[in-house]
Amino acid sequence: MSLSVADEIRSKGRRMTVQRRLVLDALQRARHHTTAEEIARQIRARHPQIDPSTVYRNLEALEELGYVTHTHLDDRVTRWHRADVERHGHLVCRRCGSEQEIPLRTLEPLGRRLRSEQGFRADLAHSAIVGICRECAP
Amino acid sequence: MSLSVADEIRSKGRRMTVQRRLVLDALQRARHHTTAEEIARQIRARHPQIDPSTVYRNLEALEELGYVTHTHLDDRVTRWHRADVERHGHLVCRRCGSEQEIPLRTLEPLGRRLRSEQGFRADLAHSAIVGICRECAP
DNA sequence: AAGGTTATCGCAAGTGATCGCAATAGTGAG
DNA sequence: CTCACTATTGCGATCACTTGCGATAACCTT
Repeated sequence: MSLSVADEIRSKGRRMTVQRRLVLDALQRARHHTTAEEIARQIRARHPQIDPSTVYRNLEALEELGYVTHTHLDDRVTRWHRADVERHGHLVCRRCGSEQEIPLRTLEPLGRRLRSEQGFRADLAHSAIVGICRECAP
Repeated sequence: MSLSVADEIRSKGRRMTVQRRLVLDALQRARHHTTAEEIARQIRARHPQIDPSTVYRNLEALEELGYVTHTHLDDRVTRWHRADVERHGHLVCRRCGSEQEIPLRTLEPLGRRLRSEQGFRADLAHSAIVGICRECAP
């Protein structure tokens, strides 16, 4: 399985380096949203010579290649995950910071509307929806 | 008008400083979304001793006080504007970077749904919706 | 197995935004 | 007007990346 990913990558004119493999493996291990910093930390525990910027560049490259995606919650760090995990939306509370996942199905009617009215193909899982959660409501 | 703002601010236990006034004025002049950097640049042209961090902190304070709001367009930049301008949503294309405004009305059905199903009061104007625009669609 | 092309890497420096902290200055009370 | 209180400021450091660049090493060809 891992072998075929390497071949796919090569067939697109990119290269399979040990650094890229390590980033891919770290994403595989992390079941959900991780941060670039966390991935870098894990990799550098065993391979201290690998630079954080290499991790950032690989995440970007792997995203271009279609293996990973990123999401923005409401803080300033980017969350990364494998592209094949089930996509879902996020609600984050601006008061208490709590976050909850919601099925993409809930967001689909809006997606269809933007598609038909504006010709815009929205990626509604890309950014969290911020607001006030039930517990924090006045 | 500015005078009463100062009094309002004071009545909430905050202070009206020259720095705060300058940020307020800059937002008044900018009719639409500006960036903190642009505001800082304008202010520092005349008052070089005012630190950019002061501008950032004042935007935050003025947001807490209800005079300004911010919106996230693409992944990284924050746009600031007076709280009394008409709110609207944004669609931004991840391919070409184009952005278009859409009436909040379009997003309202989703807002109502999140409210009734999750008790979540979404601020759908806060983050742009990213996706692929009509022109860039494959 | 060797060689050439060039994607990728490590390092150092840069960017926009945020934070900790001591010094400063609005503000209400007297 | 003076004073004490504390919100706010400027500065330096830090965060979360991003970028430029020369060196390295995948990869394809022969």
